[in-house]
Amino acid sequence: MTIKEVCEKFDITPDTLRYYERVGVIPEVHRTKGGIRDFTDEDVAWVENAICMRSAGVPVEMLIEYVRLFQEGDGTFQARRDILAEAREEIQKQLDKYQATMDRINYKISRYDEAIKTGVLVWDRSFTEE
Amino acid sequence: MTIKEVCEKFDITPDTLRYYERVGVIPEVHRTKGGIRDFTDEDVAWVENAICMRSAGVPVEMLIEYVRLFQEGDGTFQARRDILAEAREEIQKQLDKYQATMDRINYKISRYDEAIKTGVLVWDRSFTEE
DNA sequence: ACTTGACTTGGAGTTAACTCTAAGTTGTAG
DNA sequence: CTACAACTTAGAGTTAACTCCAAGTCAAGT
Repeated sequence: MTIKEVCEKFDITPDTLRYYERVGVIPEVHRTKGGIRDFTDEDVAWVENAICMRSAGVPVEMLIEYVRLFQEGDGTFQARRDILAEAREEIQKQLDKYQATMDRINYKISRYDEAIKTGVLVWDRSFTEE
Repeated sequence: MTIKEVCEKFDITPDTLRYYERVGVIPEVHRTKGGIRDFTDEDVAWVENAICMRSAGVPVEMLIEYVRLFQEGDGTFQARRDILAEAREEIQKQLDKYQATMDRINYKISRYDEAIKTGVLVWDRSFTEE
């Protein structure tokens, strides 16, 4: 699979993919004799994983460490698990924040819908105004 | 309320608060005769709102626009609602991504827990390895 | 063999959102 | 009245994660 195909599959740019490989967010990608990237299914799985993790804000630094441990071999299961658990903690915190913000926005939108009908904006929660 | 107290309340730095005021993420804060910030309840409510929105990734640019509309007056209810709806869209998308990543991480952790017991790491989903 | 377009690299540039610095002012305790 | 900590501003610097650029190489079509 060419870099272009992988990029289209995941809607990212070649620059981002090369960057991921360069810094080690994904392991080195398979190449043709000419030196051009030719992604195997495993390479693609790594890309998919990286994109999923990054989309939830898992830092590049953390992914690099995970790949490093993976390449170190089977003695690193616990260390890899620990990294994942750490990432999970952060993601759960973020999920909670997103949910809280969602609640706040939904409330505000309902107030604005009311205001658009009545001409008067009213908050009946603790916050004075916004 | 002093800048220090507000910072402690929300666990942020004075620099961030001053930055928020400077660029317009919150409206201008009330001052003492000497020119020192003295946050009213309303000022604090704005800070709380800004921090909540930012914690869910709502861009500073969007908050600035919202404050601008707020200051323009009651003719901007619809425009403000539209901004909130746009933010809600983004937050929902992010929530979905976070949830998907959460699912993936939970799966991986369960595989690692198994591997730590058995000594063998096995994936039974589509992805080849990671 | 030649053109053309996609690929390669190393390294520089960009962006959003802070974060820090320097130089000066305010306000409280002694 | 004098320290001195905490405040103020304008503006420069930092960070993470890309994103772009220049100069060169590879591969498919004629």
